[in-house]
Amino acid sequence: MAGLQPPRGTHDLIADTMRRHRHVVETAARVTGTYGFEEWATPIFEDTRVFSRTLGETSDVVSKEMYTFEDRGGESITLRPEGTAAICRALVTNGLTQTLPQKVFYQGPMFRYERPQKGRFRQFHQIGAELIGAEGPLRDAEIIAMAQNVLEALGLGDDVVLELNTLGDLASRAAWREALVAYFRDHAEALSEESRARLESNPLRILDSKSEQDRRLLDAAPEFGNFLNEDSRRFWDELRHYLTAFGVKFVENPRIVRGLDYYSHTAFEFVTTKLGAQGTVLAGGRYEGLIEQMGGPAIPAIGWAGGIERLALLLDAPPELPPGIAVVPMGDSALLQAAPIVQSLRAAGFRAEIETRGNVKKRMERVVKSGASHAVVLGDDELARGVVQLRDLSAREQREVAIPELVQALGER
RNA sequence: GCGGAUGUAGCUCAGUCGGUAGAGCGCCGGUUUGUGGUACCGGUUGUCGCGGGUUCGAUCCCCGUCAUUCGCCCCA
Repeated sequence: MAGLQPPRGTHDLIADTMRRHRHVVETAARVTGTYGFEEWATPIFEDTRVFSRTLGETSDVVSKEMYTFEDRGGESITLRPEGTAAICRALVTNGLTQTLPQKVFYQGPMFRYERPQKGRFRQFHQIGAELIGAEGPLRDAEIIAMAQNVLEALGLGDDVVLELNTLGDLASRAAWREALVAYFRDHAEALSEESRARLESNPLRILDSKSEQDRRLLDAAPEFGNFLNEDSRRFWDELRHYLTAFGVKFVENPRIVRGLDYYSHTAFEFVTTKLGAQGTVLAGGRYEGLIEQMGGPAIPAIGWAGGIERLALLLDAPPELPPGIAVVPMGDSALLQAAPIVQSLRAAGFRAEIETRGNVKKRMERVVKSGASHAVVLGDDELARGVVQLRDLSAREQREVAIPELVQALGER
């Protein structure tokens, strides 16, 4: 089996890595629970149309990053590249469009065929939340506050900054887009090669360009603020007021543009400078047409997703395991006696293990290294008298305890 | 998909101006199978990422490939 490796961009989650991962998930589930959210799990693969229709044919995710294959029945199947579209599909499939709002938390693997880097993988994991049936900007602000709470609960409140933008409604954005394309067309020779290609596929992306020459053009480009219609402007103003009411600090960043087509109005990212080029740790926005595209009614929604690997990388120390109890039998007859003793400890809810290898000194060394809080030492003398030595490993104190009283004695510590 | 760097024991790394490898840590055992992480003694570990080429001979040079990593694109 030598030489076998996990596929490129995938990784095993083991021991403290898994503990970090689970800590992120459990924290997010707990915090979103305080907002009334409940976890859903949808399949990790879906009919390809769930994604291709909704994310935008020209988005990078759809055009070059999807794991798509034909199954044995000839259906086109795609490993989910993100969670929102699948949650909306599930909402419609399960007839939940009549019982709104739905407050959904989800977590699990996502798949994108990308070049891996630190904090970027082909199979990665996300936590996410969707509030489906979000009547107005109050809800957007609340859901962003919830994201902020999750990050704070993970101890990352000081590591991230919330960047906020509005994409306006469809009419505003269409008008602006038209003006923008016209402007860039006039200056096409001055654009970078990449941005010239984006002019056709995804012109809003040019705003995000890191190229010097593009930046110079951007100063004189049509500003979105001038294209916001009255409804969009009001939404944007109210959003910012509500965010302040929820105690959320933010920085306005007009260059935040979502890569996926379904967003409108609110767009936001929590970013960090600690992960190199992968600075976005959690991001989301409002979407108003997606559920209709899935065959349901037009229902506005707001949601976000966070990268578990990226969040886990930012945690300073992995959460620790609770200390256990080590049962250390000495001699063969003690080994037999150790079985019912260790079982009684487990039945009482303790993490308990039998340590049998090596001489007594080695056993004790291993027990201490394992992080156990107590050792239960069983020798022939004691067993003959129905007692064990209960040793508190941090206090280095030992006392004799009758076997039936062991669980109670440990409970007292 | 594009460009750069890296790849030697479980981990961190050294090394050979080309003669098939080493140190620390870890791990295992011992120092009277009845007691503690720091002591002492001993031991273990490698297709030197993989494939091919040059060479009497390659871990070292060349090519390819895979993986990791940094940046671009894009994104969580």
